[in-house]
Amino acid sequence: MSQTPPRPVRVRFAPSPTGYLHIGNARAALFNWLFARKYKGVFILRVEDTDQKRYVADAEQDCQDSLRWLGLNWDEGPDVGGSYGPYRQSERSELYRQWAGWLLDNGYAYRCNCTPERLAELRAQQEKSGAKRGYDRHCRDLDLGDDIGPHVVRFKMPLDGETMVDDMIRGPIVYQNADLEDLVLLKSDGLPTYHLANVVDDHLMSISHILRGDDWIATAPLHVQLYKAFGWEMPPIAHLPMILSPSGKGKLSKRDQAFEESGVKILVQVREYRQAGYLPEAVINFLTNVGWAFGDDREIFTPEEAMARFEIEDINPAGSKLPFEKLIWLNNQYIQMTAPDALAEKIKPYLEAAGLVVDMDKLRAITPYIQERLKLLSEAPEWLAFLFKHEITINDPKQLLQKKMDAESTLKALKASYDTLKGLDDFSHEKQEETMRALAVQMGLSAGQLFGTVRVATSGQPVSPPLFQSMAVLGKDVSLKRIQDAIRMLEDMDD
RNA sequence: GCCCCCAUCGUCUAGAGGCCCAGGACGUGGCCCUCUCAAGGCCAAAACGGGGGUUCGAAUCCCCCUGGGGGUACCA
Repeated sequence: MSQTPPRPVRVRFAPSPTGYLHIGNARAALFNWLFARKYKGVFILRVEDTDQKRYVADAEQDCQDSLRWLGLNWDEGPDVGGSYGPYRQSERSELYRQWAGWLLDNGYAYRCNCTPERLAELRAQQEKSGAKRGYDRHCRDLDLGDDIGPHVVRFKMPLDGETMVDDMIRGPIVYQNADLEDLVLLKSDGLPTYHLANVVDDHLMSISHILRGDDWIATAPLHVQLYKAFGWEMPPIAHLPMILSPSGKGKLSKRDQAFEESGVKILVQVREYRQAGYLPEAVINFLTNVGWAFGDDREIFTPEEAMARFEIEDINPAGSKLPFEKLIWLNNQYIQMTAPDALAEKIKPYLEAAGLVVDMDKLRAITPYIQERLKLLSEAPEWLAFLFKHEITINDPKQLLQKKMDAESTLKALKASYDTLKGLDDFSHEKQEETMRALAVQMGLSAGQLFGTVRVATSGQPVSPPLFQSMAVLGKDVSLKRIQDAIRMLEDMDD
């Protein structure tokens, strides 16, 4: 248990709109959000759109949609405003130019007009000769004059001494300044790199704690030095562990789209989880337990319960692969916990997407019986299409045959079922089951044999929701008609 | 190559010197239940990467090695 932070908590999630919201970024957002909510702080969405080359037009919208879907609402951001705006870096470029100028004026940075060609050549040489890589500081002490053409602004990294990054999760990390580089702060297009923008914004927006991806750890000393140069106090910082690819090769964020790995679908974008039929509550619960653990041996909990226990210091520094099989299990658990009528509403769009015309009364009636069977909402059509289609098709009459049964005995069973069911005034599943069980006994068939063939006859599938509940929803007329059709089919086959 | 981070069952994790011949969950196997498929119940197999220290005592602390990961861009 750690103490309440000394100052008002203001944390930010700062995605770059270069692609749709990535599940790894979503987890970073989640941890920030959990922390902000726990301490009654402010959760800020800041769009880091300073990379014009990789900009994707609808990425920002997708990011917002995905965060909202997950329930990670922000208090300040490009759409909702706030008193520290603007929240889109492209709208703050004048600010970065000013602060870059300040660094220049005060001797903390320098202009560099090395061409991309020279830089590429330099790199090639370094690689060939095995020398240390990175910019050779060619322009650092040059007097370039006023008219130097396209140029960047680089940070003047101290040449000796050391820089310490005090990570909340890992403790102090010490770098030798001699190993560090003079990285670019302002690009030749006048826009800042992450390094400059991030430090300027975090300070100007009064960010109290920085929670960001592990991949920033290597450039953290630059950020420390920038704060120092500006004379600003650096907020406590924590680097969140990476989400690794299940293939065991690299970080997951190198992949930008769903792929399959030994039979398991690996989803990468948050929107893919939504499409696949995961419940946002399940995804949140799942993500919370990767890199951090609820403790108490509990696997299922609400965000509020997680907040009560969440501490940055408890985050596991090791990277992890997403345990997808656990997510599927969790999703089913959440589906089971959902109130049936509410679940029916959630299922509906997936049925419609499959081209079915949904009768809500039927759907509500059957939902309680597929709840424990449904792993993903997107599987609903497989389970329920037969209820909403006028016609079902049985491709091969042999599918009607159950184990140890031939066409003749199946025909007999179907005819007897037909007569039995037809005689029922009460078509409730209880009544059906009672009489059909008696019929099975009477015919010397197992329940599995008799019910199985009726199942295929009425649903067209060997696997379906419970038979009598299904027929009750289907209605007596339709059920009987389908059995009748199956009987004809068998008779035709039997020539 | 150089710098940095990390290391408990297949996977996600609990464990902050004795409570651990290491606990939970998913997955896997078996049994039970059962109209199919599920769900549910019970049981089982399954891990402290290796080597040195420190200590009465190490999964827990230190060092080395190995392995994995990140960075090395006018991308974030």
